[in-house]
Amino acid sequence: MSSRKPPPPRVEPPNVPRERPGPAGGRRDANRRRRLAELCAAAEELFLAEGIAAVTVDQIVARAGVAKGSFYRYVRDTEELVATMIQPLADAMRAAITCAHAALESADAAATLTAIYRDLAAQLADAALAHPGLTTIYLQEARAPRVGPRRPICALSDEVERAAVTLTRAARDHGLLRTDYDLRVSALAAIGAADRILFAHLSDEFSGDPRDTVTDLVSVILDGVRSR
Amino acid sequence: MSSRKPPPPRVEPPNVPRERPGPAGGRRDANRRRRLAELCAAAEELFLAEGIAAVTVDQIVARAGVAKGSFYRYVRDTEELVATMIQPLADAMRAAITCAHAALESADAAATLTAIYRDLAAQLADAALAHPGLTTIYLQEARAPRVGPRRPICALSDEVERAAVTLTRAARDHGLLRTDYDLRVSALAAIGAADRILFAHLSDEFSGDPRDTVTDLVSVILDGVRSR
DNA sequence: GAATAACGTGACCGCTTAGTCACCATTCTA
DNA sequence: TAGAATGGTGACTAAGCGGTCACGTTATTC
Repeated sequence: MSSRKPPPPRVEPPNVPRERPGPAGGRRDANRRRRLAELCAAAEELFLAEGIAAVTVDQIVARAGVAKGSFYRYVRDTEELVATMIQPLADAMRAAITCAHAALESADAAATLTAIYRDLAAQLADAALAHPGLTTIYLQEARAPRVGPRRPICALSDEVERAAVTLTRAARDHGLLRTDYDLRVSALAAIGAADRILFAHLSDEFSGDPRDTVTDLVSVILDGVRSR
Repeated sequence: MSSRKPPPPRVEPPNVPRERPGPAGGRRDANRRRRLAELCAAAEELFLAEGIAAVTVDQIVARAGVAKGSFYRYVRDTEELVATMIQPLADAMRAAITCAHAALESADAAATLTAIYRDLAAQLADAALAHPGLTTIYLQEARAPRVGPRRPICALSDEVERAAVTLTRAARDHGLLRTDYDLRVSALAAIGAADRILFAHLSDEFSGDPRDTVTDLVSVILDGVRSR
């Protein structure tokens, strides 16, 4: 992990009181967000070091410096904490994918498709760089069995992969991708390759700008796919 | 998971008594191997369903139908059980890589390199098909933090990736791979892509022969890499 | 064939874990 | 400004966990 430590993510509290939540920006609202951010930051450090399934609530609250009862005031359990903490990354990924779909709607040349894919890869790399810890956890756990506290990450991964397949199919339907190669294989293979390379950058196996690495990689794979 | 359920793997007991192990093929030897195979089979089922870190010794021995004290007679802890159970897959992967290196030594044409890589991919796919449960667990956990019971899987993944980079570098040194593309990026991206596709086959997201899918994928990536 | 190491066992031990709770403090609503 | 909802707490509860143990059985060694 690079030495740059980003600020705790701005997460949306999943459980806000119904009757007297206090005004937006009020003391209660601010305290609630701060506490939740502290819990998320503590959980992130521990999940990176040990893996989600091995981290206990006691470890999280000790690292965050809050009482155990507070943990359960803000989240139902560890799974809900995971769902909460990955929201910023999930939002950024969804934004990148939405952007790519929009660009595809108005694309009209095969060369433009390459640019769209490269831009998508760059935006996903930017999302990763904005949330290096979360992305590392995401990449570590995305293929886990879909049970327990890792489930929100697996669900996000499933969603991203479905979107990638949908995007690739739309490209073919627009006549921008002419290949006999299986669309799902190419979409999932590209994700698998990009994920591994991103993971290498985030764990300092590689140096340099990951944006460059993953956009070049996407071109390489697209060229290979087109040659079929 | 396909309905075909392979027999329990033949694993080598990690802890054999020193003084009176009994003769090879004797009652004790046979019982020891059978018990260990039962523990491995039970663990595999549970690891697939819940993930390694969430499975307890009590669950494993209950599923295997052996007493808890027996568990500790045959393995030190869950980590050693994981190391033991993945040996057949590890051996098969090492054999495939060794084969590819040997083939590379006597290769003399760029087209032969494609054949070597395809053959390697096919052999790794065969290894996966011979051990579908183990491979699925491997693919689920290979990027986990390198602590705790998942460590043997992470170590195997690191070894396989180093070997892939070494193989790619040897190909370039033999003049069989001419590209300006970063060798490590191409090696790890190919593994990342192949792993995702293999995972799709093993979890029945894809039908058809995974050998065909991954060998074609390797060609696609190699073609893309060479075009740089 | 007697002796010895290895095996099989499941209760047990000490500790850990998720989640709750009752009480006091704080914030905000009417 | 009084009252009510919300927050903060850490001891507590009930259950679970890793790992051990002492004893009887079995297999093998000399």
